[in-house]
Amino acid sequence: MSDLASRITKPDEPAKKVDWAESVEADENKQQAEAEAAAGAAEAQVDGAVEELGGSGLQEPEWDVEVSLSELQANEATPFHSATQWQDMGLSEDLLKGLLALKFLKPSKVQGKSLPLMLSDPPRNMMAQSQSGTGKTAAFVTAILSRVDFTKPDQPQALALAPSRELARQIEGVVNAIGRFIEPLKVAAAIPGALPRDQPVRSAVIVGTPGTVQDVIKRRQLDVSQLKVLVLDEADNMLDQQGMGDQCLRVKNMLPKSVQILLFSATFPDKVGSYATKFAPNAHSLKLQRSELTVKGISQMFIDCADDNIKYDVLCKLYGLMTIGQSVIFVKTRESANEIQRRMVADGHKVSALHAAFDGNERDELLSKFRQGENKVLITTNVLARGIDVSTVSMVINYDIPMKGRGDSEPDAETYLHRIGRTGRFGRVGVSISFVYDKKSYDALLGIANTYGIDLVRLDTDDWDEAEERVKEVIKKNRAQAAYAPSATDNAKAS
DNA sequence: AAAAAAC
Repeated sequence: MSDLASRITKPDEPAKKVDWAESVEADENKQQAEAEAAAGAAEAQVDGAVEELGGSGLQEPEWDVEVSLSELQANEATPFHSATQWQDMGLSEDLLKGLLALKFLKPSKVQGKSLPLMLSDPPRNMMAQSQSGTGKTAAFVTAILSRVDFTKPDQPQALALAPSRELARQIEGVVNAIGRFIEPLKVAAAIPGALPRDQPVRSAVIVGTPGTVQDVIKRRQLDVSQLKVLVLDEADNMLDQQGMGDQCLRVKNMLPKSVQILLFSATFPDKVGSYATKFAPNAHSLKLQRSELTVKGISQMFIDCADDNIKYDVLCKLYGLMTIGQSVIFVKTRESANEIQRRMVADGHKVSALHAAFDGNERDELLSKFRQGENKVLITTNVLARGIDVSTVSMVINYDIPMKGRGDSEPDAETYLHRIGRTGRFGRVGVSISFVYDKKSYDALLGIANTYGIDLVRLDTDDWDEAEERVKEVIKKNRAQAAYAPSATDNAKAS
């Protein structure tokens, strides 16, 4: 055991914690063997996918679908089954063509389960939970494009809200990608600085952030009288956040009472459950068990950095691995994002930083450069923790473990899950490495691991060869699988 | 106390 490892089990620490650390170490050999076996299995799976072409390659758990008794008794026409083909969903030919052109040959599980529910008549609210990178955006975008009447292309009919500018822009791109064959399709981004002032919005679909959307409705720039659908992406975050929860509610209250409300997220913590139920009453609900939330393709690891000063050195040692694919480094504050970026650049590394202190155009440009692979390493805050889809991201680093509550008293398990979900998208694999550097961060990571039943692999700062080998392994698997895992966002950027 | 989100 290295010096660093001995720090992790110092005697004043609770027994439970020691058990965890030791069991992780004891499992190392076993896990290595299993990893090798899994690598073989993954390759076989890829081969299978080649033959089957059309399977998404996703291994998703069974759903816990809540269906009321009266609905079960209704009749068979009520689509409480999972559709297995796009052709079963009554989509327009243009929409079908758009999906197939994106290589979305068959619906993923969340798409197959949620779309028949969202498109049922009369419309009913929906609360849908599915792991990161399983195609939630394409699911609600398809629902939106299916509900909109394109004989009235200037009339606002569907509104999607997201918690960050970047995510709103990304959804806008997916609407354009899936709706590529719909003519005329008009989409507007209601985010700061993107709409001409005092001009009416003449688009059937609007994607935006809550503050700007509230503003344009109040100014009567956006006519919501014919709005049919309201989507909250990252709904738990939108409703939980003080400020944003209010804004979302105010927006909803300005819309017609008949509007169909669709809530999507990978996480719906109990805390927001009752508020979400009030926000979208009588909703169809797709839920996951807590233990089903982890994405199997993401290898989750941690490094004991011993203390805060060593974190930066460890980060620089990982730089070579970060640039094999692309990487996102999450830190707590904007200021530390700036500072670490400056330092790494001074030390000869190419790293960019993105957070909400930059102005809108700069933010758009930074993310666009990252999507195009011009920048391989991006250091950021929680602004990019949720929803952002860059298929080539193979590594996520939690430089700071996400915390929440007064005085950062609690681990933020939801944010952890969303952050690592920036890799391993749609059947791909990825790596996450979390930095532990004191008792508090150690306890926090332990808490998160226990919450989801995660097996974390410990990387030794004395053995970088092993770290390198593990990371290269997953990236190799990723390449093999990449061709069979489509991405609407990749396509959006290309067009 | 921080991140995000409005003018």
